[in-house]
Amino acid sequence: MSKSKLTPTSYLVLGTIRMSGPSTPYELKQLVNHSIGHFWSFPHSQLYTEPARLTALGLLREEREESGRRRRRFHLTPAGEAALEHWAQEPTPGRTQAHDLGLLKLFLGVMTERDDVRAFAFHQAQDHRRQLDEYRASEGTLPEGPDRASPRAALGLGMRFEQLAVTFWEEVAANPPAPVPPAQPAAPPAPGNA
Amino acid sequence: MSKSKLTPTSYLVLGTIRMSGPSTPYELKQLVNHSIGHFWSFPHSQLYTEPARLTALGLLREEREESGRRRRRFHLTPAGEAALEHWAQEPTPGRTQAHDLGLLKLFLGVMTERDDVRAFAFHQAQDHRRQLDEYRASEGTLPEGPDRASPRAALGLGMRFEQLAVTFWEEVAANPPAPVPPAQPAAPPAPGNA
DNA sequence: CCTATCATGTAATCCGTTACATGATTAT
DNA sequence: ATAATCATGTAACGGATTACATGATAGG
Repeated sequence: MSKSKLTPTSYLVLGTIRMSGPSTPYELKQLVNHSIGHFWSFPHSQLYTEPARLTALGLLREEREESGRRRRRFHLTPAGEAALEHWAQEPTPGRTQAHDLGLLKLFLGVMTERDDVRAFAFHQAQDHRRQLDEYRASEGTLPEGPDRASPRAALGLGMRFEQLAVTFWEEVAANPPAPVPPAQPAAPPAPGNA
Repeated sequence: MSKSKLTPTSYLVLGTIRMSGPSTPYELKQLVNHSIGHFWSFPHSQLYTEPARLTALGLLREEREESGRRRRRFHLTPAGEAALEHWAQEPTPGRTQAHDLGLLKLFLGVMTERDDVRAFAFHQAQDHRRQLDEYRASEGTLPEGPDRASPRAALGLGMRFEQLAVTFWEEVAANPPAPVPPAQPAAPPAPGNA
């Protein structure tokens, strides 16, 4: 039995197809990029390979277009729907992962001058302002039916987060923490090396 | 020699050693788990294998303990310090990635009943409240020198985020969006595509 | 001393990323 | 028509996760 575990990518594909109907990988890519992909990026190659895996597991069914590009269009099978429902009801393990390289830099204290930290934080705030604007733009393009309330809610959290990030980095810029000094004054090179 | 690119994990290891001095993988694990690991988890095996890679690249130097467990203790080399400084000054690409399975579930609208959504959101809020408490606790254990201002600042963002998440999920619980109905798999809406 | 448990370390697998390859559409 | 560009798809590599293996410490 193929007991390959389903990943978040799997559920993204299954759930998106459930929501939007039978889709080609490219359509998935479009849908994802303009919504949840803003804060959870899925490389487009995943959206081509993952449906194939899910088809092998019997959770999707594939249909080839006859004309033109002969695209693969993937349909949700009853087993796929069941997998989604099962996932919906099982516990949600793991904590929120917030991966941000800028935050990592700040955390590690790698900036060596206070002014560097200030300039860096200013730049980060700018970036997040841009991202916030993008969210607002994409909010305007969402279809308006009540059946799109969940995507809207998720996008809302994204916007809140960006607003928070802007505020955070602005405060850091206004009052930059002192850089972290190295624990060791100067590490000597390894013996027998230049 | 160095063909492989440095990953966030690499900089985490380099930066942590720079901050805390020569460390064993287990010490890295402890340091990371109680700080940034709260919102950017690094499996402990990474903290054993990554230093080996960095040593091969000449960015760390390894010393074996003679007694007992013969632990490996890794020291930052001048090349490692240079790598960190270079990273500090180069641009910070990519957007903040916020990965949250609960949010994914909400986004995909997989809950089939409004009450399910409500209960789910309530549970999520609870989880984030717990996480917020953990942050506060770990804040208390941080050393107090001004040289630890950066870790504190980063942790501060983590706490803000959790507070935001609590508020968000409470609002969802108070006013749950309608579940997303499955799209009709009967016929694709645009048959004559191009 | 013996056993249970936790600290420490490693091996193998698989997903995700990067990079490239091919075919279709559009503009001129 | 033909070249340029974009859509579409695949292959290969490497890092991250899972699971297991070994050694040390504590307690009875």
